[in-house]
Amino acid sequence: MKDRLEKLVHDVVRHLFTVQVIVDISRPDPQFGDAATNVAMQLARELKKPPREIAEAIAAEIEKDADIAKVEVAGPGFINVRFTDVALARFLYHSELASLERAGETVVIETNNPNPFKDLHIGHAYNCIIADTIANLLEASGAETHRVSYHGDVGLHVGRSMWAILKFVDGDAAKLDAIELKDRAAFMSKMYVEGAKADKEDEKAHAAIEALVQQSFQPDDPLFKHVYETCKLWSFNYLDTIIERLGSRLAEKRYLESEADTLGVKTVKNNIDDIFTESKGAIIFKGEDYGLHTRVFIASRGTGLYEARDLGLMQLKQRDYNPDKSYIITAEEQKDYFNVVIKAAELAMPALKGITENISTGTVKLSTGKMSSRTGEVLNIEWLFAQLEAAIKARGAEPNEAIITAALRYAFLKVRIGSDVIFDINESVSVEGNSGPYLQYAHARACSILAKSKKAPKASGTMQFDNYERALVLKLQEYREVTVRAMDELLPHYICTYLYELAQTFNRFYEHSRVIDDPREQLRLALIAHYAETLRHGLGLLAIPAPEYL
RNA sequence: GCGCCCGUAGCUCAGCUGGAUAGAGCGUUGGCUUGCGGAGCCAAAGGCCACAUGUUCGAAUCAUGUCGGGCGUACCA
Repeated sequence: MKDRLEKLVHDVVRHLFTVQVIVDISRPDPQFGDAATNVAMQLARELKKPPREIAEAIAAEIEKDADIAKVEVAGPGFINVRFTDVALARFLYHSELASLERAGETVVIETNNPNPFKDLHIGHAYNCIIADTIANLLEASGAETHRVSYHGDVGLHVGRSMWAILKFVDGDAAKLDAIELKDRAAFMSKMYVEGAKADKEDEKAHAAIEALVQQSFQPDDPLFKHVYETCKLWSFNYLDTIIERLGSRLAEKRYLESEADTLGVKTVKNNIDDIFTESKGAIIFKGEDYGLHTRVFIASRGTGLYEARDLGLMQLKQRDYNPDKSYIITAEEQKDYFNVVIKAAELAMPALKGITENISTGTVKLSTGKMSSRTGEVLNIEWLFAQLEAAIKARGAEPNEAIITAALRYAFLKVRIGSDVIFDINESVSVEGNSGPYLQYAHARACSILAKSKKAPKASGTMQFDNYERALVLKLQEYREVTVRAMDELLPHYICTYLYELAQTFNRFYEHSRVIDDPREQLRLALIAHYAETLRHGLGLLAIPAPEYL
């Protein structure tokens, strides 16, 4: 509908004034009409005519179109358009929910990157949900989308954990078998804390941990290797269960820092003097030459750092997928870091220029003062799930996975990516207001009406809409452009905002419109069916479950 | 110091590719209700869109500066 009007106005302007314009069609306040354009004001200067005069001329022409019921010139020169009901009704049949702007592209996206051996916190959940949803948007826009993950399986944190675990095992790896599945995450978390504490406080332990860090790169001790592999697997299995609880999809491939390291270090070493330089025993990239920070890629002790590993990872992705774009979603404090790495990569591997893109997010904070202000407090993910369950119980409902997923995902996704999320647990599970559970309810209610009616939805082409029906149809029509925008900018919050507005529009309609046993039953059922389908599709993009019954 | 991000209603946020009286939710106050899922609907109160200057027919939106907050800035990831 919008596309059609855009083209119509464009053609009319070209015909009347022999100039080209970029036509912008906006959705004005309903009192003005269904669509509006400001082309007359844009053209006023160029044509040296009063904007209203131009608007009148354009209005007179487009009014002839069969789909347009009324055209008005208003204010300084806006052209307000009202479509015919017949044209709007046609939309109910011919709506396309999918869009394929990225057809033919191949993209890779890191959808979850927690390190094994450590526990998961709220920030991991946030990153995982944002990345998963961006992946959905990429996929929905037609891209061949590969979800991958990347994990730190070597380094200091591994040394710390392994020190404590090996101490626990005390030479007998069978001791690990006694730890039940449900206790493993807590066990691992405890071991890390213990190792980290010893590393800082105990000289002897510190030295031992140093050795274990080296071991993590080149495991040659059989006991170390066995325990390491066992616990790493525990971590990944646990991670998978959490990802599923978050409603996200698992990655199809897991990359490890150990494999990226070798390749990355080699790349850096091959480019010493032209791109990288030696300084104080380390190998660095002088980002300052490009207005960026200077960063160390290979430490003076000779081991590759995160920077070098990322260069390796880029090549692994290239080898496996040969993507057009590769997305990495991180918290904003890594933004400058990635600018440096991406610049270095571009110089060292010119073929990869423009492929990797870092999308940076804000951080999650709890709204309840006590918890959020406690500095250094890590909000464990199990704790978070427990809080959500408790909050649902507190409002007198029975918690289930669908509601928990909806509450969490929606709370994270409704805020524009980049700004911080102040997470209010009670608000997120509330069924009143702008929340995931509210939209689930809205969907279930629509399904319930459809199920209850004995008639079939049917929108007749000649039907006239009443005001509430019309407002709903108009809002439904907006869905396509909203999703296109969300996919284009990779910003899921547009969808959240829209779905909530849609539900509000529906409620207004429903409040005033009897459906069952009304003469307009079939038409209204058609609107409701369309509404339910739109909600389901939109929630689907956000990976929020939309059950028919709650 | 330098760089990046942010500052919209009491709180949490949309709006930012410049357009008509700046919108939601929560909270507050008042109304609607024998009805299809009222978890709703209607209404009121609440804003110098941090401040200043500039560009423009037109600025919350763009530019510059100021103030306030966050983050980054060589061997963590």
